[in-house]
Amino acid sequence: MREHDLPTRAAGSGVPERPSLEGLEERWAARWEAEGVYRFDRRAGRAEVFSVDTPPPTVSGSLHVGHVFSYTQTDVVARYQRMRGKSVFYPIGWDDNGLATERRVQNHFGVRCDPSRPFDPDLEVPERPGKEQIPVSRPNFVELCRKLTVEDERAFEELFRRVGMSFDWSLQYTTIGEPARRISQRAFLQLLRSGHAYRQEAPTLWDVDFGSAIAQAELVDKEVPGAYHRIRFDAAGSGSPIEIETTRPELVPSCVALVAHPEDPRYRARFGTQVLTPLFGVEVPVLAHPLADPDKGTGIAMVCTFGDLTDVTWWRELSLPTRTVIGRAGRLEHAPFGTPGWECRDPARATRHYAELEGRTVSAARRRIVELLAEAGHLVGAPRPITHFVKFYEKGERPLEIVSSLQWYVRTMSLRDALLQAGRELTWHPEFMRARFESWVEGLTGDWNISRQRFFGVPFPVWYPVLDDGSVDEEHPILAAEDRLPVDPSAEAPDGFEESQRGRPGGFVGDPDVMDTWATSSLSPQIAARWGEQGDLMAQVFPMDIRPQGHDIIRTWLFSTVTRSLLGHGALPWRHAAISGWILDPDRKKMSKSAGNVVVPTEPLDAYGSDAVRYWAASARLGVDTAFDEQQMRIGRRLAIKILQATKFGAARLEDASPDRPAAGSIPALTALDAAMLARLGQVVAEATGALEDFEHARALERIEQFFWSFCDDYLELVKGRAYGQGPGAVSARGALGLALSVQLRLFAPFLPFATEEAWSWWHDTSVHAEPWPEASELAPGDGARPELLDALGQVLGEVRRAKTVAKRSMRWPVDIVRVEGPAELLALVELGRGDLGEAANAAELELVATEKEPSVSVLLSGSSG
RNA sequence: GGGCGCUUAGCUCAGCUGGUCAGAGCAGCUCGCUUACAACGAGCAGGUCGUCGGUUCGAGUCCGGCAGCGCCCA
Repeated sequence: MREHDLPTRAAGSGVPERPSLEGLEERWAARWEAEGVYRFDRRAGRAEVFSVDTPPPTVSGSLHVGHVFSYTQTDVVARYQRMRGKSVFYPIGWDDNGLATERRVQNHFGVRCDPSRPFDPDLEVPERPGKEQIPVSRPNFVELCRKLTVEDERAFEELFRRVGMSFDWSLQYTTIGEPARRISQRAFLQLLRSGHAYRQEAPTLWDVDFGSAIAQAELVDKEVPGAYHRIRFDAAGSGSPIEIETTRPELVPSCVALVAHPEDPRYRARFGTQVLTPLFGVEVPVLAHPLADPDKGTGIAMVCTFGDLTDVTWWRELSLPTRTVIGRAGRLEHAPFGTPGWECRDPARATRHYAELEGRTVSAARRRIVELLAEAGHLVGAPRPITHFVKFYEKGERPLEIVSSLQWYVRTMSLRDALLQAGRELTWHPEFMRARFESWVEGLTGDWNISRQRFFGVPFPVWYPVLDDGSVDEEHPILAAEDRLPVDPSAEAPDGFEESQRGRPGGFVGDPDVMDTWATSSLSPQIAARWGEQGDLMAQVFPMDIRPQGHDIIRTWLFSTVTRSLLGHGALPWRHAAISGWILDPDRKKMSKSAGNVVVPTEPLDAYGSDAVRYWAASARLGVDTAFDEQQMRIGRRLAIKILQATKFGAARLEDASPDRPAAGSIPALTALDAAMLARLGQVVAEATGALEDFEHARALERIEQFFWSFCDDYLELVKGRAYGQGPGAVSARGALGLALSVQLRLFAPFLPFATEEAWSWWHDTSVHAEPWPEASELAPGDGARPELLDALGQVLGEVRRAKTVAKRSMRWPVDIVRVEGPAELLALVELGRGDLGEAANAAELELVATEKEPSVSVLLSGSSG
């Protein structure tokens, strides 16, 4: 039976005897999907659309409570906008391409990719990975990656459904899927044609273990032990020797200059003179550059090809030659001393020394050259151990090398001003996160390298001609035709060629690299909106309304998406950036796999339920790092149960009320108390709405919750007697109850979608999530309403409770007299609620005494002498 | 080195444009099965709002210095 065919229930009759949270997730998630509650409406105009550029989680990472945390915050906003009448474009994607998946596949199946091998259609991998990694072809490797990511995606989907994410699941995408590859390649070709992408041989940050280039955005500084080696360079002509200090003595053979600060009096006289590198006798100049730090070491540095990024700067700005010694494998390669570019005093001696180093790894070469330098008398003193910061790939375990290689780049340096301007036009939540973006853009040192020498990624849709002499013409790439996209140039021939011509003179070779994972995920808006492929979907949702994401990837994902959007569309990709905080463990330490403090989300979900976990997540403001807090989840659980209970009380009394929402003005003979409560609730609606408009979901939740507790503690107690009775007072009570519950369920719906839907279903046939967000105008009971009446009566009732508690009596204990003393104004208010107050307090008499003094309440309990 | 954020009851945190803002929940203590709620409810107690100085009739709330913690960039 479809949901639509369910028999219409009599209002109020659906209230269960024992409301419970158990099983709500499964039941309602399935119904929402079946009914398409969260389906995007393709007919809506852009003004009626609210579009979300949802972060595609890296599926090969394990499930983490952080996923629940930040995605819930976005879901609250999306649900709110949906109830506001927007058609919400809320896709979900999976970021499966990239290194994380490759590593996982290597470990999971015990394989490694060997691109030189042919595809094996019958490849079988063992159940358990063996000790030796099995080499597999690139197509086989990619197939294994897909196999694994499909499983991972299923686990993520299950989690997100369980947590109640209101994604439109029909809009799913993956960053390696065919549409993503096609769109990424098309966008790349567009950049190429517009001159915003180019290929160049340049110094490249290189991870030896991963065998790939990496980008500036993927750099991290790590503090590692090292040692200063003081090394003596003799003057080439007359003059005293110069001593330098370096942590990388193995780079002495690649030395191209010494550099000191222009103002440094120790070296000013030496600028322009030549010195000889020790062991190798290469003449190198002594030069001046402001980046040389006079306080570091001896104040003069050795410039190599390339020891660090400063070497690259000096190399570029001082037009220095290159003498490459470190290769992509992280070993010292052949250095032809004595040939052009490697001129030296005594080639035989240099070659003899270098033979001791050639073929060694960087660290082995370092140990050996220290010995050689010492033997030759060029090492001054003993190496001095230090700890210093060295650049690493964020996922790597060995310091990066800088090698020269051919890579694709996207121009970002020339875009800096436009990027800064874009950062100012974007609305940041919280505002201060803009500074992260600006300081990153201001600190950019080079264009964005988008080539990765990896396998599981989007290939560049490009081939290169092989010339008649067998060399590759890197300068004249053959671009794929757009209607052929996506292409895999390693498996397909370009138009006009046969596959048999691959690698042959007169033939072609495919670009061997794949795109950086950020180069594809930076297109998440275009991929989700099927840029250029689904008619006007792009126009309907782009630029998007909101990009939610963590602050740790401002420099990567946010930066790259803005860049691509500016270059490809000349516009910001979104209006708002909502930056969520990080999840910390209960001791406020960052959760990380290596620290072993990661909480698997299924644990708290099992223990407290989805609404409870959502409550914790939604209680945190944007941008604020938040500790995993089970206490907060307990509160959320209690709140969810309370919502069921309060609704049970109210809905069970609505037999004679319409399931339709009556506006406050249409409830006959509304009593002063009921009108006051509705007026107060109207204020809450206004505040919550304002907060949500500003993406302040935590504030909205707090206001709604605060009202709800006083509603339960005070209003429900005050109105109980009347609600059980008959007559006009009962009609007012039931009307107000029904309206107030309807409004509050709708207010809570974005935060606690399961409990509210359950409670709503007891007297409605619709989904609360498809209902309109409450308007304060629904609650305007007319001009006479006195919202402060609810507070006044609540306070008096509180005094009665206090008296009973102090006297250790039960709350039903009868009261002889409640005496309220205070100004006439207050007494008039209390008078308005006389009947309800007497009932709730179980008081025989209510005495109101006018006084100029501070208001006070005294309670005379039955049977007591005072 | 430059920048950002945080520092409020034992704990986790609210306190928006300065004047019932000194708050909430939890923990603690004391009670209570009352026809929505005992995997609950009621009540009590709890802090000179990091520190020094300034602006103001008045400052957790604005400005400046300092300290601690966290982070971003170089």
